[in-house]
Parts: sequence; structure tokens; C-alpha cells
Amino acid sequence: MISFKQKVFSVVRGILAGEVLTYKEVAKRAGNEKAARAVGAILRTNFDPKIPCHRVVKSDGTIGGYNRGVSEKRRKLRRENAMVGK
DNA sequence: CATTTGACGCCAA
DNA sequence: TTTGGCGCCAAAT
Repeated sequence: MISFKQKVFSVVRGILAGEVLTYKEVAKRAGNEKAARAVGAILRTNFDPKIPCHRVVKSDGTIGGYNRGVSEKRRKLRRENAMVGK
């Protein structure tokens, strides 16, 4: 039985370089659009380099958080995407 | 099983 | 535009 959490990881793992999803989008793809907050909690407790969790940002365009520091996240996004938003 | 937690989202002021 | 407050949810305790 795959948990919501597993689903979230599958989705995030599938994000292509240059693609950025919001927590809400990830939640929707994982099966529950209203679980954006839970997605953050999940990505927070489970760090895994195979998962490009730095490509997940907030709906309002701000960067959100990151286990290894927001600066690091911003830097990675900047390398992959050209613009990160605000 | 009951509570707490927090990388969120949205709206009113 | 910036803040504050409330709702929502899966996980962790």
C-alpha cells in the first residue's frame, strides 16, 4: 500500500530539470490538492538526493524552504532554470 | 488513539 | 503590497 508520502516522492522524482511545481501542484498530482502543507512536511523529514525537491516552490512565487538552506535551493534553481521568481 | 507540527494556500484588513 | 489569521492535511510524537 503506497502512502501519500510515497506518491509525493514519485511525483517530485519525476520533475524534469527546468520544470518547477508548486507544493499545491505536487499535492494535486499526489492525489490530494488540499495537502500542500503536508507535502512540505514530508519533503522536510525525508531528504534524498535522488529527489529534486528544490524544484518545488510556493504558489505565490516565493521560493519556500529547503532542508539544506534556502540559499542552496535558490542556487540550484538558478542553475537549472534561469529565473526563480521573486 | 489524541495532539502537535509546519518546506502551504487563500482571503480580509 | 504587506500582514495576520484561519483552514487543511499527512506525519510524527
